[in-house]
Amino acid sequence: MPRRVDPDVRREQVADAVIEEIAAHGLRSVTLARISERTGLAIGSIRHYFGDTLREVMRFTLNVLTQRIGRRATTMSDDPVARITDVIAFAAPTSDQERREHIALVEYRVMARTDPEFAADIAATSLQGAEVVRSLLRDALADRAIDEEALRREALLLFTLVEGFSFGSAMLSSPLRETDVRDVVTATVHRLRGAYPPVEEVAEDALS
Amino acid sequence: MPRRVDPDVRREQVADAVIEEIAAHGLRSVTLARISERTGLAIGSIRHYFGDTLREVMRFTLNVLTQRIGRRATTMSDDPVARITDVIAFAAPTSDQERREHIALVEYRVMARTDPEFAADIAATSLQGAEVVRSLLRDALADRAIDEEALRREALLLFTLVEGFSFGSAMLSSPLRETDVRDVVTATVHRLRGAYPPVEEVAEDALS
DNA sequence: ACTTTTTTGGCATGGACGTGCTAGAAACGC
DNA sequence: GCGTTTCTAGCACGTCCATGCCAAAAAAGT
Repeated sequence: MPRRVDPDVRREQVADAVIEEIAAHGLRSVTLARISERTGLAIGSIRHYFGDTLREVMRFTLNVLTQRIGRRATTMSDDPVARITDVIAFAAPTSDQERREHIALVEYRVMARTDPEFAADIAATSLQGAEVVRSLLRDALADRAIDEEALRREALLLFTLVEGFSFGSAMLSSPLRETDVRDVVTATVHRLRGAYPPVEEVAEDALS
Repeated sequence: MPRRVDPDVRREQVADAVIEEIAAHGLRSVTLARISERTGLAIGSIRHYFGDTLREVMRFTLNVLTQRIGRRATTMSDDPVARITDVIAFAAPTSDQERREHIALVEYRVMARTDPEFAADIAATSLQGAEVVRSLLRDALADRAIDEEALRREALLLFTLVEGFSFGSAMLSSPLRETDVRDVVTATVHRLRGAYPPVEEVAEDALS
């Protein structure tokens, strides 16, 4: 038996095994036996770190996922339009590791629809995401005349793109092209901006 | 025992029970025992109609889903823009029955990601959907000058909206507002059209 | 040196479930 | 009326899995 292990490191190792299993075979296929195979740890050993139950393993793993993905989404450009594009591009990652994590999160979301205990965690994440999008959109339209109702609808558009790229990409066997995603989003946001007059023009119109 | 039953009707009854179970508790919760509870038929009786296996039940149900949803998506307006809006609005239905069916399809899609046998059926459906979107987009842009590459990208935008509304709506406990969905799509398509000059203007530009 | 904590490990049990297979009743066809 | 088909039904068994619980070895603390 080796010297002392950092329990957090061990838990993260187990979470990674769960993520890999989900990405490879779906969330339904996650069992202690399969985690054991992937980690090389015995079932009893795994259980030791998670209050003895598979459910705790699953909860911890969801927590790891949301934190990793949330952390990733905060490293962004200064330009508001570019930041929106970054956020949406994050929803359709291209690196293997990130893809696996995103796929796992989609699978968790589907499960959480019918499991109240996980639903709360997922809902909190969704609210955060929606708030980020809305906030970014406000920044991007700071120089435009737009009422709250229209802002809400435009936020829905962007959020739907996040959802669409997230789900669509997770369901594919290979990643979407990042340039495609960025081009689509950039064009959409520019057209969106173009639909609302700059604030200065509105003032000039009132004068004339 | 009643008189002769129409086997197709019986099978459809079972499929409906599966759909309800999926919508209520997720696809992972579908078992012969639960189908039995929902239909009032004994397990042996259910199996009789499906070659004895649950898997056949699941396959048949997927078939029912794709046919129902595909049939629904063909009753559309004449105006190409309105037709695109209709298709995308179908992805986020508001009636209880349609919602259940769409939710069930989303759950099947997630399962099919890691089950080759179902993947083929789902892939065929996705290809069809993408082709419908592309074709509608061509119609809507028939009077516009657009190259194939841009058309592909715009189709990706629309298809992503379909995916986004489909997944997003399925994950919610109550439906999106149809007017919101339609407003978002209509605005997006109009802006999209506005990004490409009419064919006549292009010809005039060439003359001058 | 002894006690406590940490880590690895796994037995035993019960539950859930799918499936191979069988049986009987009723409808139908000849 | 008899044989065939259809339909309803469920037993028995094997597989898979989570979980309550226990044990031993090694590290760490006193």
